[in-house]
Amino acid sequence: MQGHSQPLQNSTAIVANHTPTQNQLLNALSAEVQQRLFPHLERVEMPLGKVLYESGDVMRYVYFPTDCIVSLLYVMENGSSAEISVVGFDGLIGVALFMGGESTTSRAIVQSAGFAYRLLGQRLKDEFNRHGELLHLMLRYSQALITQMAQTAVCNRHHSIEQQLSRWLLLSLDRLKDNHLVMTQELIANMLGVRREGVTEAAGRLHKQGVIDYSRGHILVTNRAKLEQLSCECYAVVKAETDRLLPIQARS
Amino acid sequence: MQGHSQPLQNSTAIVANHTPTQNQLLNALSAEVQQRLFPHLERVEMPLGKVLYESGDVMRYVYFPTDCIVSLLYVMENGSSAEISVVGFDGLIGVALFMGGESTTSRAIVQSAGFAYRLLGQRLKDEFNRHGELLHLMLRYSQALITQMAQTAVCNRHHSIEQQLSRWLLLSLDRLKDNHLVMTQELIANMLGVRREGVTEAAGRLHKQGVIDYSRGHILVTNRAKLEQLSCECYAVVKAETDRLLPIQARS
DNA sequence: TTAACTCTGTGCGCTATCGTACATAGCAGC
DNA sequence: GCTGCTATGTACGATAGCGCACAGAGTTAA
Repeated sequence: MQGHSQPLQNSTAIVANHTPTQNQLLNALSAEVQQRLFPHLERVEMPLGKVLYESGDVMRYVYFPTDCIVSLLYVMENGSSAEISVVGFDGLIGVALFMGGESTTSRAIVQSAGFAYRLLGQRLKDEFNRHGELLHLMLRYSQALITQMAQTAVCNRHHSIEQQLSRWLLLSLDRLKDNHLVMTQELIANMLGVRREGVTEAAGRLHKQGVIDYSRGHILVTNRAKLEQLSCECYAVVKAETDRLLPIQARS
Repeated sequence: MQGHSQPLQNSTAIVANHTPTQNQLLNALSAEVQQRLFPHLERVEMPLGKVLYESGDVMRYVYFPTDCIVSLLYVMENGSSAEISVVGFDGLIGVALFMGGESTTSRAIVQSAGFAYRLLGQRLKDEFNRHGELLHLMLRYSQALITQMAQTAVCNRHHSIEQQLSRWLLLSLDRLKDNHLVMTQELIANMLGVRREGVTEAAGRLHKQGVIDYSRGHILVTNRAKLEQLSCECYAVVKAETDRLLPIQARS
């Protein structure tokens, strides 16, 4: 294989007629909205490896790629990582801006060099902020849900069944009134996407460590603090982000 | 462990003063919006195992749980599954309704029995539909992104490195102009959250099967059709859903 | 040309998880 | 109390992926 010394040089031919409509989302807008929005777009270069934002950063811009690819990457505490999503000319980077969360728990990094148009986040928000309270609440919740999904993906990749079971128990507990769950190991296995036997073993270990009691479809968490220790970071990340996005009064 | 013969019986004590505000999202709304919305809410029982919607179903209602838990579950072609997300009194089921997609690729199933309030989807949409075209486009894109994340989670759980590499190559290819990627195996490994050696081995197998050529940071896909065969269902699912949600003209 | 560096290939022992099979234990209904 | 069903426990070989170590191949710079 040869002849790829300058793989992106063909893009120079395209530069001449670069236009925002090379991004599918921008292209899908009506002429009216395009006329209102396009004057505020700024064409920017997207070199390989450029970080658009880090986990927790408040975003200033949304980016509409034309011929680059950007990865949404989750980086764990120990440094290992997993890609959550890929964005190209078909999408945009920065949904958190109009979702209302302002930041996310992932990093956005350019995976294939090229160009994009960026738009000051405030412009986009201005476009939305006329709208109702209900909408904004729903959007913020959606972002929390997205965070949970992203973390599930990471957890599936990197953590042991015991850690995932701990995370799962905590997530369920947070949505119940007491420390008692009605749930068979078989069903938990379906949820986690693992064998039932794997759950049996992990539950046995949690029991030996004095964290849970259980019997035929009933699970009682007896030491929640320790369960949180045994869980991976995923639980805490999701909880913190959910609390940030939806700072509602404490659970009753 | 005993004394759990009727685990949910304590909820009977709560039934007396059931109110929509037991759901955090509904509770977070202003009195004004609550007054407009609450008359349309209908309290419904959520028995264990009840399926609120299947993958692809058009949703009629959004559900606001008060004391039940609902799992968003992705079911694969071979029947195995993985939970994508959990929803309780902190959230709602049916974001696709206001996202604009009407349906999702996951199943919603009651994991812990209880109650919820439901709202006819059209009511919610009426509340949103006054708003702009840009908003709706952004929301639909967000749903496509959510689909991709959910599928990443499933893929991480169930599929081999070779399948995931195939999926990843296809996702990248769709966002480029030719069949040529500039990407080291090391970086791909970071993206997939696996060892670099694992990528080397999988890439070697793809090469032996005549699907790709590669050399030091360059990958050329020579047989895309076969690559799609070798990929897991995840690629096709994401592509189909993205095309459904954002039916924009074919890539140039 | 040589040196330094980066990327890729390969081997090896280790571990978690899988697939399968079967044994036991708790609960429900007759 | 017996029967049958469902949930849980356990064992065992197979395997995918890991961590590590190092070799070779390609690329860049001196």
